[in-house]
Amino acid sequence: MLPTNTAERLCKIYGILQMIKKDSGYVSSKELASMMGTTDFTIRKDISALNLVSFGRRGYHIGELSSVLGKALQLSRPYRSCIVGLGRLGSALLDYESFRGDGFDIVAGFDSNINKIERIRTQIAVYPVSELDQVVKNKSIEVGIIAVPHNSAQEVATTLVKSGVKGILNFSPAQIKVPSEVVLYNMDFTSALRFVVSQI
Amino acid sequence: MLPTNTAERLCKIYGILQMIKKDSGYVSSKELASMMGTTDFTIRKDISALNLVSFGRRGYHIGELSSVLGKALQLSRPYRSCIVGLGRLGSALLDYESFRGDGFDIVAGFDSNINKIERIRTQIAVYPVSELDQVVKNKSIEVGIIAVPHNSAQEVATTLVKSGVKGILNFSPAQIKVPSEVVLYNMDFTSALRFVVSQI
DNA sequence: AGGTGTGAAAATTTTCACAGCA
DNA sequence: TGCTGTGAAAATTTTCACACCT
Repeated sequence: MLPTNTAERLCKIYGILQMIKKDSGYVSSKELASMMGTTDFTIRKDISALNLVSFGRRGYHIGELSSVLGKALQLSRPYRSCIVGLGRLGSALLDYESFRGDGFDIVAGFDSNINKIERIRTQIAVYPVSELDQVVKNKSIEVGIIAVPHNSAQEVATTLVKSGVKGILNFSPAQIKVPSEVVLYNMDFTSALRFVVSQI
Repeated sequence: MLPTNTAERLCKIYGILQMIKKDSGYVSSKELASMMGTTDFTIRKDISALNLVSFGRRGYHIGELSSVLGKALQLSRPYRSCIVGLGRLGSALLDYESFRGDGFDIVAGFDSNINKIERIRTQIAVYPVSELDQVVKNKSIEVGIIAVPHNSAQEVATTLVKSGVKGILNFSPAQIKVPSEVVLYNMDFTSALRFVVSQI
């Protein structure tokens, strides 16, 4: 499997390719590097992990690179996802434009507050969190996005895992634990802000 | 300066310490490791970078470790911050509980839409983005949080830097560029979600 | 000329084993 | 005994130089 850092950078590259797809058909490692704040040889090394055929003096063909990357990162099909916790952050995510049409099918939202569920205006089906288990199974949801307060995050994660979710994106500041076969990625805003300050 | 990974982990540790401060006075490297999903020697190595005096057989004294970490990471004083872009995400961040009382002073919000500014109900002062430069200078804001759409992110970043901000937390999917002396940390939700899927 | 691919060197990060301390 | 601190080994990641392609 790809090294973690390489996979992370390739995801970024993939995102950039989607954005510049309309532009001219080729992009060089140097251009990508400057967009991402790395060096050209890092980009080449990362991409070389994909066993791509060489392209000569014009750089990478955007369409081809994009499709190879999509395959390598398993991004070529949409993933069925759900958001748990429809507070301010959760409902912002529910309608987050970038998820839409970007290979992520947000097919359900959950909240513990029944009143909130009735009030929410969105295209996406919303359920009480008590039905989490059942809906995840029925809809074959593969990815869970956690946006609940930190004191219920672990419980939600456990339920998601039990119901068959294979990946979790955790927006709560809680340090949740999942079995090693489940992929977990933390987006802890406070830690991130602390990191910024610590590097100043 | 601390290695990047170490600094990131120390920020996490600091966050955990804040959470468990009420509990018993000591915590071991093993306990921290299990909460963070690393190993005990990684924790010890990280902490040893801080030149702490040894504590013997009970582990680290939470209060003392917390204070040493606070100093090392420069988290012992509040940082004046602002949020640019008060869409769904931005306004969620504006009232994000965890920032409050956690060493971050969100002192201003900005949006380009005057109507939105008038509608927003918050304790924090909000301004049209045209006053960004001026307000950042007047209030000596040190950290900027970007939550605008990706097509205006670079412009906002440039203004923030010109106005004297030293660190930026970027929530937009744009790959923005800043001078090397300015700290930039990207929280790109779509990249994160892609990364989760790629590791499944 | 202007780009990629890659083996080898350098640098960094993680892991380990164990001395030392209360 | 139960934990930390740390030098040294191992593993990984980044950097570099340059062959090679069109």
